Amino acid sequence: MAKTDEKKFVQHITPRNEDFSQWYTDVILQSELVDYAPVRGCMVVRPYGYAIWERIQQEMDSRFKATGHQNVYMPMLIPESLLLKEAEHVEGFAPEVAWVTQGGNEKLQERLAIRPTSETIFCAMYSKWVGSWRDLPMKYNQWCSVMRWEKSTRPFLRTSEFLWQEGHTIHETAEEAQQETMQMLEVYREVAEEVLGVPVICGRKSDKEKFAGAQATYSMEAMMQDGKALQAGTSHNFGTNFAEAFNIQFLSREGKLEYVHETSWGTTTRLIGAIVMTHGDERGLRLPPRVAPIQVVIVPVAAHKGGVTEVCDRVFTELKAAGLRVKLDDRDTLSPGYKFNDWELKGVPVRLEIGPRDVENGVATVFRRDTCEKSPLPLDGLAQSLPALLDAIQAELFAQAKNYRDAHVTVATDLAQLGAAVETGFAKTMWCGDPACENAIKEQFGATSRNMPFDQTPVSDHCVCCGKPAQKLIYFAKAY
RNA sequence: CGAGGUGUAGCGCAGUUUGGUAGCGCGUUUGGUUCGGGACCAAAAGGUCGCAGGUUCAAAUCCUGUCACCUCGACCA
Repeated sequence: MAKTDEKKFVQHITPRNEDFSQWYTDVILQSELVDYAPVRGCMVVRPYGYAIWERIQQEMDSRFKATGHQNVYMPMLIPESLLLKEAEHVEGFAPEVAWVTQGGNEKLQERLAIRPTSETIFCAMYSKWVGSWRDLPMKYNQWCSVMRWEKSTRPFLRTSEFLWQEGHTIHETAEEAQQETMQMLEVYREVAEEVLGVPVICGRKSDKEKFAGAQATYSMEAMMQDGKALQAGTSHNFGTNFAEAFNIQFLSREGKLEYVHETSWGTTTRLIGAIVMTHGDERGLRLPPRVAPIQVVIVPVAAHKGGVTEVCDRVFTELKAAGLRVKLDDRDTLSPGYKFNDWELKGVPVRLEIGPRDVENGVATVFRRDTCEKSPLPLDGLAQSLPALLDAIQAELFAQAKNYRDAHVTVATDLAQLGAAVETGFAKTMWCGDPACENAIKEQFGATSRNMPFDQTPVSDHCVCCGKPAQKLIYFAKAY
């Protein structure tokens, strides 16, 4: 088992440690996940990138269904009057809403917002659909795109239009709504960690960072390889804020008119950016097997020589029948070396090289993308040995990411330590609860509070900023 | 919205200072030889130099305006 020589593969990507930002751009463009669109701030998600999104959708959607949610579709346009109903919500989103002011040749009486999020329209419908406690809960989700007129954009991380899912639910009691909020955050954590291999820290957002109009916002935060935080998913408990603004009432078991308790939760194509920046290396993407559109690629070597094509075809058929996502790279104009680099760039977890030598020995030369090691594996029984290998790769990528993350979380008990910590990763620290301290830290270090994790084991007794008695354990980091 | 940068062949760039036949690499097409880490030979196709105006015998090059995109900040998933 030999690690392949770093010098043998041809370098077209900016090294990570030289310019992480440029590395990211190089990788997503060259691996053909995405391309720039002829519209400002928008991206085109290419087939390979979209296939990853479809994998994420499948994993998410099956869990939504399993927890009793149904999919719906709401219109993309929201009348201004509807958007204005919840004061905090409007204030939060107003600066980044795109408006439709004209239809055909006629100026509209009321301008229409292109949805930045759909709370308002869900609320309008819920108020119409709910009458009795027997109608509750209503647990709906929609897959769609939304538009936010961002000042500066990066593919996947922040674009004017992006794909996402938004769940919106209404409940009879506060307890039930809180339970839903937590449940969906847990679904997100599970997909992030177990499918995408991205370790996350789950916790509650500070008031300063919470969603516009929410009573409480919870998030999962991932650390990228440059030490910056990426908010990878959010789950909100609205309490009755929106219900009161939109008059969503029901007759309770006691025959009284009451407001519903509401939640919403979302994840986006940003998760693809998280995968790239968590696992990627000098050669490009490294995709965890569970999210990889292609898990195993077969590269024939000297396909014209005796038996090679036949063996490749046979292995392809067997693996496909075994339920693996497998591809046979039979492009006949490219050299094996080119294909090796190409599939490494695209992050395919396992490559099988099959040439005359392998055919003779009854093996395939197996390349693991996570470790870049090659070793022979018997052709007989690949359908059994490969799934085990894929599981090992899945586990290895998560372990590598988690080790990296943990190694870059630093306990900080004063501002100097915090300042140093957020240069390389997350600062784990104590906070008095005063937004003034958050503002001061942002001002001085460019770092924001990420969340207050559920495990609140204290690391000191005083606020990292003002020194007053600490209330909460909290993470600070520079964020995407 | 502030600061910077870039627009020349599908992609990446040179040429602009000092105006004078539109260039290079990769890719593409065709034929052949190759194939165990980005193969080689031969031939070929491919351009209103972002757009609009101006100066000039002559503009990719100088002047004025304009548009688009990228990067970094402030705002956000």
